[in-house]
Amino acid sequence: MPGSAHHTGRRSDALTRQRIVEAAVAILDAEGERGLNFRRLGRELSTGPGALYHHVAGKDELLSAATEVVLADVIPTGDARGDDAVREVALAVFDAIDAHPWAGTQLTLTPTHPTLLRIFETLGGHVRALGMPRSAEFAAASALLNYVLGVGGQNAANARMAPAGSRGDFLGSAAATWAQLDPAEFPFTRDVADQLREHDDREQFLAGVDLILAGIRALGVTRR
Amino acid sequence: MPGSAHHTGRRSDALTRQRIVEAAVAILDAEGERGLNFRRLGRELSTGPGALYHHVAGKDELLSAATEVVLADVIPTGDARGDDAVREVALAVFDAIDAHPWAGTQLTLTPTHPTLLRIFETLGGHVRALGMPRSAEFAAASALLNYVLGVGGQNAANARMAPAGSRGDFLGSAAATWAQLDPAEFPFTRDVADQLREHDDREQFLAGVDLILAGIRALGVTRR
DNA sequence: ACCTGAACACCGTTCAAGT
DNA sequence: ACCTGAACACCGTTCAAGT
Repeated sequence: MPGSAHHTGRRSDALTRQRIVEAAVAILDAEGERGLNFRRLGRELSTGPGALYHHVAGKDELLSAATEVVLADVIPTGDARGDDAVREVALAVFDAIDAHPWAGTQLTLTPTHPTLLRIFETLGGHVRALGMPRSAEFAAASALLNYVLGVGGQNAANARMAPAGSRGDFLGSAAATWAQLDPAEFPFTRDVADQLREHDDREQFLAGVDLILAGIRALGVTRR
Repeated sequence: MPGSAHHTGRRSDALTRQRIVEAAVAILDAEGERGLNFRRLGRELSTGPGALYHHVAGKDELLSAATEVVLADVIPTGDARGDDAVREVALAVFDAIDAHPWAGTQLTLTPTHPTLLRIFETLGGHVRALGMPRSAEFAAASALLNYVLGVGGQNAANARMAPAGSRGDFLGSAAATWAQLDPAEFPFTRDVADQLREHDDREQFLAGVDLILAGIRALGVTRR
C-alpha cells in the first residue's frame, strides 16, 4: 500500500475500477446477486450511480470482473500429475464457487468468460498427460469442464434457496420430501433419500470426477 | 368478429393458464428470455399485464411452467436397458434444451424444478439396473444429472451469444481465437482449436456420457 | 369472478451541469 | 477529466375501478 500519509476516511480515496469491483464482490458475497445494484454500490462508495460508468462498462462487465477476481488465483499450478492434478483443479473451482455462489451462476451464463478458458486449458493439460489418443482429449476435457460447471451451477442455485447456515435444514426437508414420494413412480429417488440427507457435497463432487477419470482410463488411455 | 354482443374485445378464447404458458413458450422460442415480459405477453393475448396474474403467480412460476411444458414429455419411458437407456435419456434432455435453450438456463437456475426430479429418477433407475453397489448409485446418478445440466447450461449460453443460424460463424471465430492463443500459456487449447471448429455438439455430449458410463463400469459394477 | 390498465417501486443507463 | 444525481426507459407487480 504505497502512497498517501493521510488515511482519514474512504472518501479521500479516488474511485478506481479495482475499488468498485472489490465493493461489488463484498456485496455479492454478503447478499448475493439480488443485493447488487448501481445505486447501492454508489452509496457504498459514497458516490452516485453514474460515476461508476467512468470505470466499468456496465453491470455485465462488473459481474464478469468480480467473477475473475474470485476465480483467477484459485487454479493450482502445482506439480501434481495424473488423476491427482485433475482432482486438484476441479476441487479448487468447486471450493471457489462454494465460497462465492454468484460466481458459479456467472460462469454458467457466460461461456466466453476468460476464467473458463484457463480452467479448460489446465484440465486439458492434465488430461493430455494421462496419455489419451489425441482425438479423444478434447471431448474428455470438455466433459470434465461441463461436469464442474454443472455442479457449480446447481451449488449456486442451492445456495440461493438456502442462503445462510440453513443448509442442513434445506437438505433435511428435501430428504423428507424425497422419502415421501410415491414408491411406484419414484422408487430410486425414494431409496436414496437417506443418502441425500447425509451426503457431503464435496465428496460427492469428487466421486463424479473420479467416475470421469475412471472412464478416461477405461476408454481412452493408451497402454501403459 | 361480427355479431358478438357481449364480448367486446377481439380475444376469441377465454384467458387460461394453458394459453398464457403456450404464448410464453412461443415468445421464448422466438426471442429468448429477453423477449418475454408481461406487457408483451399481454399484447399477444389481447389483454393487459395485470390479467395474467389471475392465472399465474408471477414470472418465476411462468418460466417454470414453460420449462415443464417443453421438457415433461421428452423423457423416454421405452424398454431400453443398460448403457443405451442412460444414453437415450441424456440425449432426450440434450435435444430438448437444444431446441429450447431458455429451458436449459431455467433448469440450471432452479434445482427444485419438478422436471429435474423426474430426470434424476429416470437416470437413477437405469444406473441401478447397471448393478452398482447401493452406496455408489446416488453419486453416479448425480454425476450424470450434473453433467447433463452442465452441458445444457453451456449450450443455452452459447445459443444466447449466437442466436440465429450464425452458429457456424460463432464456432469458427472462437476456433480462430483459440488458434491464435499464446502457445506457451495455452498449448492444449491451441492444439484442439481445429477440433472445436469441426466437432459435433451432440456427439461430444454423448462422448461425455460414455465416459461416465465407462467409469461406472470400471469403478462400481458388482460383477467381477 | 374476471379483466383492465394506470400507477408504484425498482433498476440499468444516460447526460447536462458541476468540480 | 472526473464526478454528480436527476431523468429516462424499462419491467414486475399491485390495485381501484370496470364488466
